[in-house]
Amino acid sequence: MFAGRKVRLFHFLFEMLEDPNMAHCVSWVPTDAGVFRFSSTNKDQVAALWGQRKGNKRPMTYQKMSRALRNYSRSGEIFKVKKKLTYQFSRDTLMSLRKCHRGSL
DNA sequence: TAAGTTGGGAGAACCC
DNA sequence: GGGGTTCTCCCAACTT
Repeated sequence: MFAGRKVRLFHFLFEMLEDPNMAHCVSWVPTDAGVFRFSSTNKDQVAALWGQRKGNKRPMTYQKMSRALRNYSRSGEIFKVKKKLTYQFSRDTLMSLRKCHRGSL
């Protein structure tokens, strides 16, 4: 899935969310559609994986990854939820991600 | 107080 | 090479 070169951060995050093996790092919030939350202890693992995916020289951290996440708030793709380590995909972003995800299966 | 989390600005990398 | 977009990095403030 998303096996291209120009993988964007929210593509990668969606992959993590759809992977049951990554549920201990990041998972959907069952009570809110499109809302997901990072594990307080494993959030850096997700970031490290993202850094590897991009082939970064320096190790990625949650701090830096959340900075990129904040950029999505400006473009309206992902919004920050007023809870710790919690973000929300916009309806539109979620729809295109799901379409892309199903199409790549 | 310390640790963890969030936010801003500037610069680098990539694509047209 | 220029312009626009996305991502990375460092620093400071806020919350628990």
